[in-house]
Amino acid sequence: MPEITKSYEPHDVEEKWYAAWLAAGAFTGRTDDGKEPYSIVIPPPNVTGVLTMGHVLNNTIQDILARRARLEGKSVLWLPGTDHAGIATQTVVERTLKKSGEIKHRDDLGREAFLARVWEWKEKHGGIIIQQLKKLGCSCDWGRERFTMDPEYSHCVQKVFVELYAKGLIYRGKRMVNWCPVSLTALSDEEVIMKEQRGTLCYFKVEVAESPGTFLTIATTRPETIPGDTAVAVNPKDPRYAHLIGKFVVRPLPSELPREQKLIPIVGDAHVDFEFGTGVLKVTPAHDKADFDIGQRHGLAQLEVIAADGKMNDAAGADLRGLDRFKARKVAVEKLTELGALVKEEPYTNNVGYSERADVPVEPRLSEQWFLKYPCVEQARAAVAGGLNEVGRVDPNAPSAAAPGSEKIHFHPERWAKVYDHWMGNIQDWCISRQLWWGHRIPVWYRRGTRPTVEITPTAAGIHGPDVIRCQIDSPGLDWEQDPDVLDTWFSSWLWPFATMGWPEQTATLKKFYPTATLVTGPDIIFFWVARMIMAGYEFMGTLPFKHVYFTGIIRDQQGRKMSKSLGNSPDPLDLIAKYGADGLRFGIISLAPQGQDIRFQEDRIESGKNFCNKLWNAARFRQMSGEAGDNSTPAAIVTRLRPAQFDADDHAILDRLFTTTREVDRCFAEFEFSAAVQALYGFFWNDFCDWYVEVSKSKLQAPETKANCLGIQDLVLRQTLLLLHPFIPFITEELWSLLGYGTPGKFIQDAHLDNASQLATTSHSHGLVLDLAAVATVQKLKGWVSSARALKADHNLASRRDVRLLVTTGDAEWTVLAANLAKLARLAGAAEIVRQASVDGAPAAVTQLGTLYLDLASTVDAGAEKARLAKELEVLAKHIAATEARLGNEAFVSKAPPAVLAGARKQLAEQQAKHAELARLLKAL
RNA sequence: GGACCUUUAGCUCAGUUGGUUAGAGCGUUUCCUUGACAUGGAAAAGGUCACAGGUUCGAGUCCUGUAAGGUCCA
Repeated sequence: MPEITKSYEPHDVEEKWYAAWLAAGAFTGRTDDGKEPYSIVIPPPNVTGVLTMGHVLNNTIQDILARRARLEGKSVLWLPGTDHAGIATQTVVERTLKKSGEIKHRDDLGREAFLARVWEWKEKHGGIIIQQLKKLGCSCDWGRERFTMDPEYSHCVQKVFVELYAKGLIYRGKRMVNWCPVSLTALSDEEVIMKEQRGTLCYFKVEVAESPGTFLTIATTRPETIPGDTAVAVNPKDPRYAHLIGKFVVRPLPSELPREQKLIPIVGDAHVDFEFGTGVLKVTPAHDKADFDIGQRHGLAQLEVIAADGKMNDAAGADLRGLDRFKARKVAVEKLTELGALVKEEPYTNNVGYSERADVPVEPRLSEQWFLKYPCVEQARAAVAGGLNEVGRVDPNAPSAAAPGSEKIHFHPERWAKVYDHWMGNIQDWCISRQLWWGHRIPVWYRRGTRPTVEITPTAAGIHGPDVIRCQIDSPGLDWEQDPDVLDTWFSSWLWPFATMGWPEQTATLKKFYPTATLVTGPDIIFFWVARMIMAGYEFMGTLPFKHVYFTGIIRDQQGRKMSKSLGNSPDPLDLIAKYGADGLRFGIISLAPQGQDIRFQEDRIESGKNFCNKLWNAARFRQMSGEAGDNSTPAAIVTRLRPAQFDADDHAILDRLFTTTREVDRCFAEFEFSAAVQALYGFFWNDFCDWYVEVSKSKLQAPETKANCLGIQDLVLRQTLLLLHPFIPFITEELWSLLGYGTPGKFIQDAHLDNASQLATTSHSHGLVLDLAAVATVQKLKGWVSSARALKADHNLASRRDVRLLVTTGDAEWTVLAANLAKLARLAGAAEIVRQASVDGAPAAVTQLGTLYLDLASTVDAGAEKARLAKELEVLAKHIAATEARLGNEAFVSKAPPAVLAGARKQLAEQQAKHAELARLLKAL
């Protein structure tokens, strides 16, 4: 067996084991092994993206779940893949081609040539993020990797469109949509980010046509749209204006138009807010969603004044024509001033929708788009546990074998269920068409030259007849042309959990691994993706797509800002891996990511992950140097080697802590508390095992009669700890598993079984190992004694070297405990010897639960400083005693507190008083 | 306007059904290369748990309100 080196060097170890895992097919999801399935589908990253800290967190958690499931003996499939990310990818490629001067617009290449370039780009950059995930150690089944533009996947998308169309859920119509003037495409509501914006509220007046000299004042943030106004609206209950309803006003712009062409009606609409501005609303049905709705209610004309690219069109008039919409806003104000129509301007802050990708204000615009009425809304809404619509709470005691199809999806943290429920309750039809080329083209065909511009619903299509319009995957023939639009990217990703598994074929993969166990994603895509996947799951598979959804926090920088490329505040995960190792990065990021909260990134936590790996490495090294390995193949084999009758308190205590830590980690997995699991393992391994048990081992290993037990206990602890840690830090645990010979040659650590707390206890009991729980308390006292001795030495400026004589005055029972551990205590406290005496005078002393201990320095001690030290300690103790006495003196406390609490308080008081008496005696003796 | 989250040590955060003297990592101070580890060991300093009420024998924890910061939806 090779010797373990002095420090852990991750690079070669990671390369070696990842290659070995791949070569052995260790990550392949098996459909034929008869084991319980456990599956996860990756949230597919943008195919041309690079790894971010968000990906690191998200995928580390998925890997943790997958690897733990393997250790629990499940058949695991973690299915990876990438997303074509329509608008993002197309924008990047288009920008690059423009920058290089090759094209001015994608039309210069044409659809097919342009798409060829996008595919070229994808081939070149598409593998990067996958390679990065491998560096991180992700145990995905790469043989099943999918891309949303794979031919089979495309087929699924189109099949789904055709089916939903046939069901009457898809229609085309001219609607008010969110239009991105940069990307020149429609966006869904979810792709619009509301941002607060400081602007100006412009007040202008219009004359009432029937009453010359009577003016209405209107407030607007968008004066450039005045030429598109086709009415003004007031609330019919507003006494200021109600009498004017039915009359007309004269719109001020365009100024060159004759008055009679600018007469627009005053309509009464209950949606007008009395309070906003002057209570008079200008109505621009072609450029505002709310105005569009008013227009529909009153049959108003829709007058477009802004073109697709955000520039004013001819209808906007001579003054504004051709100007960008923001420039036009300024010019419109100038024009109103000239006309004497401007009343005033005041600063105003409002919310403006921005395009998520292009980061420019979206322009509400009428255009012809395809929409989907969501399927299975009610079913999907009811499926999530904890939603507001749920009748009462789920009774945890109720039998879980509920009716088929009634199984719940659990969100972690649960509060996201409310957000989900709220969105599902106010769901709007989904605008699924995009005026892009990169994506799944809409499978609707028009007979050449007859593309209908009216509404298309399945019924209307029936009217037009199959001779004019058809919805089908393949072209009906040469004289048919396909709708030029592509589908929203999310219209492909909502099928991800089953389309990646071979659907619509009933493949072995789909049969075994659908539905998936857990989805791990960010709450920012709860509407984009999670909700839609749930609806698709019910619609196409008849059941939920996953049972649990774990929402990660968002990774922020030290200032609390989101990490982003443009801010440059995101470290490159590959740099971090190079610096701290993949395991260090994984351990670090998990340790600072509590459930449900955003994370402020701190590189020093990653460093501490690396340091933990080194600690683990060296503890294993110590074990290897301490003695030959025995049979470590199973926990039972190790327990069989032990002689529990010869155990001392430390042996019992460390195994007790191993068991309770195992139980704590079990609990953490059940409750998705990964950072708590990591903290429990860190504390156990570093403090209980390394700082104490390994240190006491150094004495035990010197004595032949304790050596074998000690080594066996170290093996039991290390073996179980490696298994518990493996999901978090797979590389180093695999390496140590191999170096310490805990596995079967030719097998990986994942082939071993991780015993949970009760399995471990059962194994131990059946082999005669019963832990003495009183030993834990004894070890606590010993630790306290050692700490007191060390502190006493430090107080007197003594180095922690082993050159001090410690004296002890104590009772027989306490001395028995000390005497049984003298060699260990001397080593830990740094004492040349520990001697019991009847009494000690004038030496620096500390009171412990195992008696009073003294430094043998009576002759050199500074009595004044010593008195001050003891007096200070007495003062603190007196306060505690007073508090405890007050509690016990309270009749209500004594009569109402539980007996255990009461007994605890009495015991505490007795101990405090005894300590106080001893300290007082020491002080007096000085 | 509605909903949700956060507020605990210098910094970043734990603190599970209310119960002894509120914890960790990093940072700070002092000491130590002793045969697993200086990526380490030992000791120490540092907190009126945002604020105000309430419930309770007992509140960092439960309830109400206030303030500040953040997120989502309209």
